[in-house]
Amino acid sequence: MAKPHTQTCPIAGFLNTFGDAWTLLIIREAFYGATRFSEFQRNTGIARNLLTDRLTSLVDQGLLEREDIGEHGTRYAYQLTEKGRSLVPVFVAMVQWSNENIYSEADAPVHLIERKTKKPLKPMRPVSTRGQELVWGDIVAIPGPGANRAAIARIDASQPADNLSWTS
Amino acid sequence: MAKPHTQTCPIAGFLNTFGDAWTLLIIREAFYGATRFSEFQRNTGIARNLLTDRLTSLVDQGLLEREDIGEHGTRYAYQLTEKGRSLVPVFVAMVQWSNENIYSEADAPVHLIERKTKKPLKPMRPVSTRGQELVWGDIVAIPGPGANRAAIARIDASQPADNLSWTS
DNA sequence: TCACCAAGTTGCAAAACGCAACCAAAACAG
DNA sequence: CTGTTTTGGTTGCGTTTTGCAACTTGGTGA
Repeated sequence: MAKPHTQTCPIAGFLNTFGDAWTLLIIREAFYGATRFSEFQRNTGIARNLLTDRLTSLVDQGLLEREDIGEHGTRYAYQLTEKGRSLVPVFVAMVQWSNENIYSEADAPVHLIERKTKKPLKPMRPVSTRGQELVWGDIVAIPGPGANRAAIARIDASQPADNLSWTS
Repeated sequence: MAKPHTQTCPIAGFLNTFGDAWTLLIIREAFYGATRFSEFQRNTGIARNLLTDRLTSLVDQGLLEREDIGEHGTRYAYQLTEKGRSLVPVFVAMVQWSNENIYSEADAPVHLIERKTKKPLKPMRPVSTRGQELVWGDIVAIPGPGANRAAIARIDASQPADNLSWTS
């Protein structure tokens, strides 16, 4: 990015890693099983120099692992780490949102199904501890332990938290 | 973006709208309650010309609505549409991922809690129709009705679907 | 030996970004 | 009723990032 976000904020933090046109497409390929430089390149259409940058950055951040599989020749395998695999909920939520909002009713290009039953996944929705589905109105953002003055100001400015304090 | 993605893919489609450093920060502000140009500008730190671009684009795409509230003076309110509010699952999934993976254990800058009980939300995970939590290995991507030849090739290339067909 | 492949690197033009300055319409202050 | 603010922009311009093609390096296979 031109200038990384400095705000203490989960979304800003997320964007510092994924806020560009290609990184999540590389993650998609990794989920779909791609491991090789040329595979990522072919399947996404990204320019080679950018792919080099992004792969390096993803490895540096611990989302991918680069393994030398070149007993014979120049060959590397890029694999999702546990941290990388933990993006599944975000990935699925994005796919479902796009299927519901970009493509018309039954025109989704890709469906995610349960391997065992071959049925589509349930649409992901935020739920309470007791499993109750929640809409945005049921949810409040409150400053957490790591919030600095700026973050607290930003959050409270728009969501006057009436004596809410975070309890684990 | 320099060149929008042309792949028929939910992630590529998502990135065509949100694959930049600022758009999701604007959506964050909208969720937190911001409505005014200057409010978005102050709370995100985005440059004014870029904010103009992004707001116009979000309105064009039906994610925000611009209402003229200028009975007196130049005043507009940007509000999330229903389509915009439907980003909640993606938004929550991102916040939870960042809280779990960027910040150390109890250092999250923001927590999302249920308004009524003041308890944190349950971590969002993909689940089967029967409510079973799934990891990536339990999930398969298959071409949907809207997949073109390229999309099918891309998906099948890495995930040899053994006679999987999509059933609603 | 010669062609080929994987995984990059390099150079360069075009696009996007970031910043500060400017602008217009309406309200507000004195 | 004149000068100053406020809001919501637009314009210019230098810096960064993209996108694309060409080149490189190490190893393989025929």
